[in-house]
Amino acid sequence: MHENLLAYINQHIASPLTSEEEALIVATFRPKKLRKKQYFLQEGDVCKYAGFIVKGAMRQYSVDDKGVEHIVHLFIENYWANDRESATMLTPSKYNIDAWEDTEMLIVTRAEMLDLMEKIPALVQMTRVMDERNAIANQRRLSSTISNTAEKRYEEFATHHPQFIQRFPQHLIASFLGITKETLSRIRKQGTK
Amino acid sequence: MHENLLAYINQHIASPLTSEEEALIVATFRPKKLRKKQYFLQEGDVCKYAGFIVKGAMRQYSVDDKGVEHIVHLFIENYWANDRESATMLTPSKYNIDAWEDTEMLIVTRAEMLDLMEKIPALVQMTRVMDERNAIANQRRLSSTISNTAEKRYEEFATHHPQFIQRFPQHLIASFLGITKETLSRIRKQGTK
DNA sequence: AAAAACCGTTGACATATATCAACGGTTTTT
DNA sequence: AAAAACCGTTGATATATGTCAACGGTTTTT
Repeated sequence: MHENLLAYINQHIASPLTSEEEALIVATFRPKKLRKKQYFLQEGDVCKYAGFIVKGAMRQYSVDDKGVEHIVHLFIENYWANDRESATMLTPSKYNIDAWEDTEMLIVTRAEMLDLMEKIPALVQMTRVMDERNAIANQRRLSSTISNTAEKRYEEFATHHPQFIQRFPQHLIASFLGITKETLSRIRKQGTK
Repeated sequence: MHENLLAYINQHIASPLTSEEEALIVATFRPKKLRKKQYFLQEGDVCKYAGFIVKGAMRQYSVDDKGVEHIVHLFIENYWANDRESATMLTPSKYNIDAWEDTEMLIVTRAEMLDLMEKIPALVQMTRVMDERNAIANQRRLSSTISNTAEKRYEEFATHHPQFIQRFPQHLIASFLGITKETLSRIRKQGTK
């Protein structure tokens, strides 16, 4: 169960974890299983955990006045699910995170993670690498959203993230791209001609 | 000149810098003046410097096939200008960063910054705080772009960032929001009625 | 002082995307 | 096995936003 997490961490740091460090990580991250549709975080709650996805698929979304869901993130294996704003500032989250498939996670509280980072310097490094990648990915997505048409955005997404296309239904992809399912359907139809 | 930077750093860390640390920082960050319209980073170049803005205003933007500029960031005093993707991966940047007003910066190379971070742990902490805030701000912007109409996006921006409204012309704000200047003009007109 | 560039606004019109409703084919729940 | 929920598609229409062109008032450059 924890092997995926350890492998993930080792891939993101310079020199591998010692076995003591690995033991400490295994002892700290707790397994958590979610059934399909089960909430990991619900709007209004403070985000207490960061969760590493070992197996499964999840989504993060807000719900507007009209009850429409807006997908802000999609997660699969080897992704981290949490709401940083809520977790950092201890404010109620504006988002829901739930399981799209039955999912197995490894979770820690923020305090536990900070504690681990003090004891294992490599985790600080890993966090920095992750933040960096995350910042880059967000920048790209933002830039794409501002500059491109829906069609280009879909093409870009489909080429860079084919796993998501296979894993999630079209209406979620559409929402993630900021368009309706009907528009995405028409874009795809047109694209194949 | 460097006081603003030192004050900025001290505001973002737990215990203040020692005078040796301050001296090291002052010795490393070099002043750089840019005249209005002068490039700090030009598309196709690798981003070599991170720059802290002491005085002035800048913008970061891409230019599409049709020659249209898309503003991805606006900067004023106490902001950091750089293209992380290019600086981290050493790839040619897709963006331009230039001075909108005459600007005074303090710049360092990535290597110098990493070196400083090794010698001054507080800077690691500062970077983490900055990354965190940056991630939160990006998340909000992304969420807003996906979920809201242009009108709501403008309202949100205007209430959260009044300094920018005063400092930059409307057509730049419009581009930053991902709409045309004409649309923003009409939104504003309508909003005042 | 004149010329040029810049800026915000407005009108007419074009286009992209959303909305609403309906359908048939799946898959899931009962 | 039947019922319900889910999913993608299509058509008709509405709405938001973009495009193009022009204008007058600034500010900047010559």
